[in-house]
Amino acid sequence: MTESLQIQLKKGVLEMCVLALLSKGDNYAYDIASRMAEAVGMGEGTIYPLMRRMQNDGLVSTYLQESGSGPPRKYYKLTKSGANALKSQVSEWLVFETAVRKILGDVT
Amino acid sequence: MTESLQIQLKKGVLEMCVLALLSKGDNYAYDIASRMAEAVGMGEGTIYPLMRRMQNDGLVSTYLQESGSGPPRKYYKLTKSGANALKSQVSEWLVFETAVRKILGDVT
DNA sequence: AGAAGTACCTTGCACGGCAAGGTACCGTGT
DNA sequence: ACACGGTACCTTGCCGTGCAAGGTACTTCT
Repeated sequence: MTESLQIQLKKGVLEMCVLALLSKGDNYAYDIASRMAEAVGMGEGTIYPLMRRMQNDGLVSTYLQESGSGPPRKYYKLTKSGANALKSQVSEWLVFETAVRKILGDVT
Repeated sequence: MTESLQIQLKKGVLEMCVLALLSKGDNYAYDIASRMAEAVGMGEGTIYPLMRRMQNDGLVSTYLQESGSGPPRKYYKLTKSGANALKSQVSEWLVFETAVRKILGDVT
């Protein structure tokens, strides 16, 4: 039960969020970074290593597409295994969130 | 608004939880570690550096107390500034949690 | 005496987020 | 024609932190 996934949650939140965004439609790193920057204050320098890692892990695949406003965009698309990862990470997150809330208790 | 605190949240969760535990009564590291290990899978090796950091930051103070079952226990006690830190970290956490939930959206 | 449990702490590793810097392409203004 | 600002890509180097593993010391139980 005390899987390493559980332990990795703190690091895994960003990955999970990116997976969640991609589950709603293909997207490219720069736009993902902008959304995440607004939402949770993620820096742009974070996204590219993250995306590469996810690609290496087989969670996403990529394709290029012209944009007409700058260099061609590299779109990322969820793979099946990415979708599975999303599902399991979300449930891990919920467990974690619950545990934290329990610890916080009436402090909140 | 995009304070570094926001960014630090992922690292700050453990600290916040420890502060929350201490807000319910003084405690010693070994016991805190046990509770946290059960709750969120924290390792024992994590707690001691963390407690020292918190002490350096003035969030906690310490006193020794004999235990009759092993070496004397080093109890930690929340300082005023620790209580303030707890309050602000909890509100940061709630913001973060909300942001994540928003991103997850109907994926959940 | 030895083992097991409590409680303290340190060291070395690995990973990931960040700031800063760098490249290249495009449209608009002068 | 040229410079500028925006879009979009990516890399490098640093630092913090969580972890596993190892180490010390005291007490109780067998």
